Amino acid sequence: MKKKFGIPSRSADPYKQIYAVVHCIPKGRVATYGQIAALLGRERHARQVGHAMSALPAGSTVPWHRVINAKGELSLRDPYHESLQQKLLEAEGVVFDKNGRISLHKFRWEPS
DNA sequence: AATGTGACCGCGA
DNA sequence: TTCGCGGCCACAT
Repeated sequence: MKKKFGIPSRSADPYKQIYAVVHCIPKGRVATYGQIAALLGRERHARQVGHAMSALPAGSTVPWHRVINAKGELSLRDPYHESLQQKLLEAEGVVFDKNGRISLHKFRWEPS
């Protein structure tokens, strides 16, 4: 076989890993980009997670709205999506404080 | 191929 | 507490 079946991880595969982790976030809980990256062994590659979310198709089953930044705030580029994210989180019981921040101390997902 | 930007994070002032 | 800077990697042009 000329083609090696051992495809290098970079391509669409790592994104699947990210999506898998995000999909594991329980309802009513949130996780940070860095946290997800850390679960994949890429603690300093939080940005990659953000790009993965950005590349997420509209009809995806991945609960991308449960992913926030380390400050407990929404960091989306598009205000429309940001608003939608807040709405979805509130619908799951996540509470935003007056500054629009989430209490990570309470809602942070703790993987075992 | 090189450069710039990005749904970020951590630290220092 | 907030603001600024550097660092890490992937993607788009």
